[in-house]
Amino acid sequence: MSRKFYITTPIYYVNARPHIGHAYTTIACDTIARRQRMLGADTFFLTGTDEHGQKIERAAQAAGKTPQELTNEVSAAFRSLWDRMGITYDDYIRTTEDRHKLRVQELFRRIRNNGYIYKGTYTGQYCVYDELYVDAVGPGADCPECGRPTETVHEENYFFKLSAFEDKLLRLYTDQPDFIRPETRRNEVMSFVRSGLRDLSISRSTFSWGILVPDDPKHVIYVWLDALANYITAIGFGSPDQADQQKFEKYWPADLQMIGKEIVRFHCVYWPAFLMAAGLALPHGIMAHGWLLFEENKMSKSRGNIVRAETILDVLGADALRYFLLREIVFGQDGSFSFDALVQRYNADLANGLGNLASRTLTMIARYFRSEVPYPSHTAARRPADDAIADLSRKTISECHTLFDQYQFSRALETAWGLVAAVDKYIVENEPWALGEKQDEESRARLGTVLYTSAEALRIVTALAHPVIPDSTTKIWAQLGLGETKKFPLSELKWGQLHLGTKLGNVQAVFPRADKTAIERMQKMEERDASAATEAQPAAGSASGGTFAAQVGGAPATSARSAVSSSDGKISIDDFAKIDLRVGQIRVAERVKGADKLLRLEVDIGTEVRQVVAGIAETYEPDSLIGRKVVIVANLAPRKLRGLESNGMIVAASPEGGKPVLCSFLEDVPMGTRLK
RNA sequence: GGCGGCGUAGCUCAGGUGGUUAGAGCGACGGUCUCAUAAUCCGUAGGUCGUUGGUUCGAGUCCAACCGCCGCCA
Repeated sequence: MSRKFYITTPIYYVNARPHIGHAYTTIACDTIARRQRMLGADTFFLTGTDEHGQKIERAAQAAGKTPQELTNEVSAAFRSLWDRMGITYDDYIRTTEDRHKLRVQELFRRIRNNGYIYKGTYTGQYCVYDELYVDAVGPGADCPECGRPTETVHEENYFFKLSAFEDKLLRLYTDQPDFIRPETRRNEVMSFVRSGLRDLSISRSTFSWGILVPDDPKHVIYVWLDALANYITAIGFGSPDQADQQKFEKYWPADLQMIGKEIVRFHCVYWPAFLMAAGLALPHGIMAHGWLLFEENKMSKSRGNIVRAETILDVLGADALRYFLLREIVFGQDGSFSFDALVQRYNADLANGLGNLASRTLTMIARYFRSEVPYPSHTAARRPADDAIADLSRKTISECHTLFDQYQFSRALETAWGLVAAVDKYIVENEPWALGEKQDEESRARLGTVLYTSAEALRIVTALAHPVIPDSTTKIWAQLGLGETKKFPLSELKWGQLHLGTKLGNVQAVFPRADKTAIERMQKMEERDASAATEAQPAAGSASGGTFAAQVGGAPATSARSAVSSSDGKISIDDFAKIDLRVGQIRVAERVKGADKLLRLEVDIGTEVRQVVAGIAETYEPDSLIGRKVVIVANLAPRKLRGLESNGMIVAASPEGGKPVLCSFLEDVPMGTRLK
């Protein structure tokens, strides 16, 4: 019996189409799963979609679809992206599948029978967006989480006795320090639990798009209980079928559950409590990664700065995206994505680095040894430099294993690429092309040794990198004349396994250099997609997700989305005339609750008074702004920020990394004056 | 407000339990080879290690305060 390894991604909520943020999580898990398989583990890799809840119900209604139609579409979009990216998931669970629904009900029964569920009444505010009861605020208040209006509800609900698990959870975090990683997330969770746990409402009766509570069909089960349960329902928990039960016995508990940092509480507090209440084993570890930011800002649909994975796949391929995300970002921390950095990494590390090393090494073996791996001399023609490469290879193998085991992808890759650099240097110093000119025996032996050493190091880097860049490493292995990379037993990787006389395959560039147009092409594709999306669904805001950020006046982030009229970036006078810039006077200014950077302003532009939400709270005190004359973009489409409609945008200078400064006039100008 | 974290070269980051001239990669600049994907290789770039105090023979590395950024507080 081989060791098993069960790994899960979060199941993605179908309120948004997949983007590279989702891809990031999935790629990390796929890399881990591929590596575990190479290490010989009986690996099970689960992903899927989370499809219930009021938010989906309403989004479907707005789109004139049934919830099932909507979720079918979006779930399929996720699945086809994973397929296109070659994600090696073993099962794809959807929470609207019967197998899931029945087993969630079984879980509910189990917890209820164990005495951890009771019926009670809840009166208070509810945030539909977050699917959350917000106790801290009164009627009419906005959600402290997302700033959207809350609704007052009176509900008879089922409650989960979360309060009973306070001590057990704290003991868990203490006894098993690796249960939550990285440590900063663990600290947060511990302080949260220490501050006391209240019982959790785990049913809803105000909407119906969910799983019915067993024996009480007026209620549906809380979406988080529903969603979290996927990790066990997918592998057979609660199924009457014998084979399913065996599967569950075999794979549960999960070895690693990967999540994003925004859902830490659900996975590190509620989830283990649910499992304890049901008498089930707990996962070995939960790892929370950071957010993928787009040029400094959180990527989210409402900000209009989403980058689709497809764009990158089309231009550079899946391996480029995989390598970039895992090499560039310190796993666990937030990371920044930009097309610039992507192409930079691709060219430097993949094209110039690994790709070029493969190319030069293999080409020379083809030329000087008729495509057969030469014999490395152990005698007269051997030099210390050859052994140095062998030693470094051994060291690289062991360090890479350690770092990958700790999910330190960026450092693991950095280490592996250190070997690439060393071999490049070794080749230059030993000048195989010069040796190839000579026919004497000594030179011949030397040449064989140098090329063997290079090819063998190349093989080792390729094997180590395979879980990260599976497509290209498979090609390189084929060119090296080796078998299936993914079946190579990684734990047995060592120096000297490349056999004398191995016949090379056809040598071909694996990572063609990306030229300057690559960035442009990707940006154009994103723009086209953005405008298509806008036309298709003008009211996309309703169910959009994510954190609103401070933008002066709430304009969409400057990003790949900003439209450019002509190819050289210049606009005509007519284009400029479309922008209605006017002088206005601030009448009212106040802070927006729950937002550090936003002010709500009422601006008099002569003909009317506009409400504008502006991200200038860091620079200006509200009172200091009253009566001040400012420039406003008067014909900007209205946009909601923190639940407040913003009608226009205040013009400000926004220095890179600095705080915005309002545009103003030295002379007095009447309100309503147009700028042109 | 409470708790926690971060602030090191243009950029992204390393720098266990304090100890020689503070490191790497990328970018930039200059040079080199020619097997290779105008790739490789070599050299250069001198950053008050957020600020100010303190502990110490000696502090990015410990302590305090402050400034800035961020996360969690259902």
